[in-house]
Amino acid sequence: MSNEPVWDRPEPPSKPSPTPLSRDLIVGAAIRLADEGGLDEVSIRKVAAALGAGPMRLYGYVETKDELLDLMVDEVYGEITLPEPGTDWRAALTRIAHGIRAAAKRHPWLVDLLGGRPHRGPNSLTHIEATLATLDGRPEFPTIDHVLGAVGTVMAYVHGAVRNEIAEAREEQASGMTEEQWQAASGPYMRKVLATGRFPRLAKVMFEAEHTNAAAWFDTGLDYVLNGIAATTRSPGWRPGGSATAPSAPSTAPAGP
Amino acid sequence: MSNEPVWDRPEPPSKPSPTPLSRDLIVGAAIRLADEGGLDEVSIRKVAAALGAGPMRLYGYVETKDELLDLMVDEVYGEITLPEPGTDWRAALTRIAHGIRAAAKRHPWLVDLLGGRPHRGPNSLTHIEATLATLDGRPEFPTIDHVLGAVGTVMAYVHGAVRNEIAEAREEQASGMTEEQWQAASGPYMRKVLATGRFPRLAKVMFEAEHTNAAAWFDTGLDYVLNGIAATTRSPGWRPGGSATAPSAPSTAPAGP
DNA sequence: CTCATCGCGATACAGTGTATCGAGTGATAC
DNA sequence: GTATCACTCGATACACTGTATCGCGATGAG
Repeated sequence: MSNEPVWDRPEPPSKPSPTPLSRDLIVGAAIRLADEGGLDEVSIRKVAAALGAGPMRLYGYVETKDELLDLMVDEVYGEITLPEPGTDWRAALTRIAHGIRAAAKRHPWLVDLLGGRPHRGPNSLTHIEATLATLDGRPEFPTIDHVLGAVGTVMAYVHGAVRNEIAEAREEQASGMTEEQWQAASGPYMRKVLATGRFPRLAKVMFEAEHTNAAAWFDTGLDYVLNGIAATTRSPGWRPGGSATAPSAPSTAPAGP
Repeated sequence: MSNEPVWDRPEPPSKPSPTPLSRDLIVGAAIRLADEGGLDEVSIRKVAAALGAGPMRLYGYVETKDELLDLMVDEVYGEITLPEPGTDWRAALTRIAHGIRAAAKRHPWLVDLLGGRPHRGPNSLTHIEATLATLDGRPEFPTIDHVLGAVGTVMAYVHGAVRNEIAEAREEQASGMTEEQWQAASGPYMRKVLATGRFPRLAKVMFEAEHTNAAAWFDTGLDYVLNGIAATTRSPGWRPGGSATAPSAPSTAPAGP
């Protein structure tokens, strides 16, 4: 039965490459895959293959795929350099916002995960702790509610703006490589829609508006938000968390950042 | 070979229920499923089954699953009532923001889709056209760039805020039914983390901050943003899209809403 | 009545996350 | 040196997913 010479049989898989694995290695490989091919390049099988391991091996280091995604997000949070304490709060928040935007440009898949679920990894917690710290203790933000309101608002804006920006950039490079005009890339559909004349402002946006500098648009919105915070906190006696502009369905869900 | 009586054989599936299908019926069924069980209850097979049809039948009405998701989003945009023209711009934007938030509370899956890709359905387009219209022509917004900057900022905030709020509400009701304290719901992990003392502001947020009224927090942030827009546009000679607070990586991607 | 058309869904395929479990390895005990 | 144990790994399996293909069967036309 074993007449065949040993060298003809495939090497027993006893130890093909028992690379010592680790959570960090796994997360790193997953991030690399996601950076190259988007989030759906991140599957347990593909990450494992990228590490020369069987799929099931990963489950020794990671409970579930969602946990792996959480770890990826936390890793990216760790990349974001935080402003040193003592910086002017506007400058500090601006730096943080730019840091998040830059991270999302480096890792476009981040926007699919940002805000999708609460981030509680160590880097995420340090990040938000530092963000809160940039406002805490300043006279403009006397209570933690003031701090939370401002930080939550800026973060909400940043998340939404970055997500929109990345989504459009993605679609732009998906349909028609580097077409500079939105309508050209979007094909005849938008042209037909606009031709109906029922969307005059949309038409204006596409034909007249400035479409070249996403970073500047981001900063414009960020300035709006920061100006609003500065202006509002300047009003004496103002308190956050209780001033509803219009009645809205009450809810018991907390709205932390 | 055919000795068995006919009534013992299952009825030939000639015409079990050839319900006349339509895109609207499909989208409606998909929305119902998503409302009840979240987005991953929406699969081609399940939607088809809910309509008493075979899976492949749907592909006569819908090109791909992503298109179905787009149609769902557009349908929800159609539910959002728009302010009548002529309303004060702050009130109008506030109503629109509340409309989106209310829609997201009715259809929590919406936040997983909002901003994930550009929305170009008819309802989405009328929605944004109307939103632009609330600002277009006002003296505070002399150019379409001013309009776009303000609308884009408000939308970015709304998307981000709603997404964060829904994500937290989801997780709250997932882990520990109706636990009123974040830290209690999140189990011993957060308690341990906070016990290290390295996150004093986070601890303050969880122990001292107001956690009861998500709607009020949403309005607080919205007021920040609207105040910022009002304050900024009041400055003479200010122009949007070009004022970068700090240098940032330039980009060629447009940043429309 | 016959033929053609076409809508429908059964089947198939490649992929997913993950539970189970058997094999084989290393370390440990004598 | 040998025997045993524990444990790690990955092959296999299962229930799903989105979607391409294709053959059946009913329906409409002549």
